[in-house]
Amino acid sequence: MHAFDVLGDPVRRRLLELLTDGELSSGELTTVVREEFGISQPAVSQHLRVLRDSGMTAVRAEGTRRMYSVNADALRPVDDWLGPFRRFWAPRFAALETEIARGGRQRRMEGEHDG
Amino acid sequence: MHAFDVLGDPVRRRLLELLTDGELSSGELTTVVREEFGISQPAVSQHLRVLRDSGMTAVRAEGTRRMYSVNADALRPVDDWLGPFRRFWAPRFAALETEIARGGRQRRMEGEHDG
DNA sequence: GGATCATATCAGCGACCACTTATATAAGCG
DNA sequence: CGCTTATATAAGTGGTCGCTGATATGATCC
Repeated sequence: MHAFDVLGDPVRRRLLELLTDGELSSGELTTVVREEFGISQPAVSQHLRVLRDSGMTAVRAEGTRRMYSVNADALRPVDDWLGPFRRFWAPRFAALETEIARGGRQRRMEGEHDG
Repeated sequence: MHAFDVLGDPVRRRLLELLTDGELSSGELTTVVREEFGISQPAVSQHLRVLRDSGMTAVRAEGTRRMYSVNADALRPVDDWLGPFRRFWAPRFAALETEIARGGRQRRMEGEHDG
């Protein structure tokens, strides 16, 4: 499933939003989202599965709980796709922004693997 | 239709990509996309409709041709949604990027009613 | 004014996705 | 061990979206 399809669903977007503040268990995510969207526990679980499969979340077992965290790397392609459109928003700063983004990315990559 | 749903379709993403270089007619867009995706003219036209309806493109009539251009403002919400996740990519530069983005936006707005 | 080109709309259909209910897995606890 | 809690999976279903083929709209050209 393409990253944009994953983000196409409002429940999944909300789940990712909730995770920006840090780890949350499946149960905690479910409680919030169930209330906000009026859907069942399995429905939420299935959304979490999509997020896992697409690499947008990482999961850690803690006893019987599953602690979810966001893996923002999987959102990169989305951000990258938007790149060419940024010049329409703030033409004068586009180049500088790109420069900075690229610099940040290179730094991370240097630490991870060859680039 | 939510912006993310609009971008969820690969044909529509491609159409927007093609428009980053400037105006193109419906026919030109159709030719490219038909070949790349193997879909019919009505299919492309329907995608263009979605892009119009969502405000992501503007259209200008030139004789019998419809000249499409990108209206990147409609992509803003998508970019904004990604905001909170940027800190995961390049934590050190996030603040600066935000600063620049904000500055750019303000400058544009000032420029529109002032100088 | 009729033929033709460019584009959009209509009607109908198939595929896929998100949902539900029911159930499985598996850890914790007495 | 059984009971409960936490979470995931399975099976089935309805709605929606994107597609096609046919057709409408409307400008252009002779």
